[in-house]
Amino acid sequence: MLKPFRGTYDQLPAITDRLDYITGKMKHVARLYGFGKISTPIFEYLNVFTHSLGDTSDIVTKEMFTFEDRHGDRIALRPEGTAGVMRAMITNKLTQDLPQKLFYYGPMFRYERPQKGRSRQFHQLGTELIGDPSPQADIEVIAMGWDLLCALGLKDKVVLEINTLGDTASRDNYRKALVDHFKQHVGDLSDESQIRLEKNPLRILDSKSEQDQPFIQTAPQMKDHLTDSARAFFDEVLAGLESLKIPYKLNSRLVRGLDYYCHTAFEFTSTHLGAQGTVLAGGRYDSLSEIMGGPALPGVGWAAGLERIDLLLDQTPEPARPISLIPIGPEAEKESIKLAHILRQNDIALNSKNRGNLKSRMKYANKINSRAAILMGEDELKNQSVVVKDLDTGTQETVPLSNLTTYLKK
RNA sequence: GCGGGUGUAGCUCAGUUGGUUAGAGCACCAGUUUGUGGUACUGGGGGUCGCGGGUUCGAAACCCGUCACUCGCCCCA
Repeated sequence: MLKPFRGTYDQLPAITDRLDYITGKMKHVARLYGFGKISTPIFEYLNVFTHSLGDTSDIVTKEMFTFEDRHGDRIALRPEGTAGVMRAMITNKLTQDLPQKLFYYGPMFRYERPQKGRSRQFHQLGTELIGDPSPQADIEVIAMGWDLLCALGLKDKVVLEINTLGDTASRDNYRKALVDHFKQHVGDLSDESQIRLEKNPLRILDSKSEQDQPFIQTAPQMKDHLTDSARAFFDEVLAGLESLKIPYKLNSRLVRGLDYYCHTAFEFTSTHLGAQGTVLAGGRYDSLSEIMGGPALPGVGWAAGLERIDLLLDQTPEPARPISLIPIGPEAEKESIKLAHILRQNDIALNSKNRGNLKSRMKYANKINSRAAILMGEDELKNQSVVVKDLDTGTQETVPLSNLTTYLKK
């Protein structure tokens, strides 16, 4: 049995229709916000990701598909979208033309164990607002995510959780306080959290281990270590969300796995996705450009998992119903090819079976959910007309060929 | 990478303590109607029982391995 590589899957028409529906909504919402689409390559030099995501993140240390090309250059399939977009910003000197408002969608790759809502080739759509340091940018970007989820009818299935990671000074202070706190209990922490303490102490805060909970409860809070300006920034973001009536939940344990985040961190989560709660997540990343060797350049954005969104959709709209053309007899058969072409050139969707008797062609018309069947036989040919049968009501009418396009468009 | 569950037709599943050519419903194709679909009736095609070993006179069933899916951990969109 031929099978696709583990964690990958074929997108058959039924699925592409659903995913196109989602990206279609994204395009619409992005246009309302003045965001343009960018497409970057699905692979990059490895260091585009290792530099930007941080050497300790799981994505870099164990989840990337990497290979060497014929010249020995180290390549990686992209595990996320932001690093590539930022690289393109720098490459194309878009840093001279700010702000840049961009969105993208496409495949991403992570070498993980597949699960519900988690595969090795998956698809994300995301946005980046680069070059705007103001809290208004954060508000705009979060509002766009909210509007997308609303447009998809997911308003009641998601919850917005939000936190601040502060600026560099705040984060350094806080990290120090956290490490001091957890070091006192290091022997009692879960194995995983003992490793986190070395690599990324903030992540201990969202540990699910029961063993860690008592120490997380008593851990110092970010809000007590924020600088005044970081505090003011976050307050303004929250006030903006309130003025837009976007409901949110403060979550002081919400942190980011990737090094480049600062200030606002947010996630739209759902309880319908099994172990994977996150549908759409992002935050501010003011240091990313510099980490990658570019100029100082603030940015804020998010990414959403297409497959995860799809899991939340109850139904997607039915595609437009076609019309079927059914010739009867060899003469009509020849004529029908021409007629079909004319109708399609006149923007009428036509889909029919090319062989079989009348009955089997009618069955096909029914199967593909045609709204009408056009019957064309000897008599009709003689009279330059066709019979149009409405497949919902079963009624039929003789229509002259000269009126056919107009009749079908009514 | 770690632990649990599952794997029989395109789909949902039967298959009795191991015992003839492995079944059903739905779906598909054709006919009942040589110019009329959806309902009904009749017939037909379709299965390396995930894969590989082992036990046995005999394995879809029992044992081992492996792969895939799935639930959780980890991580993340």
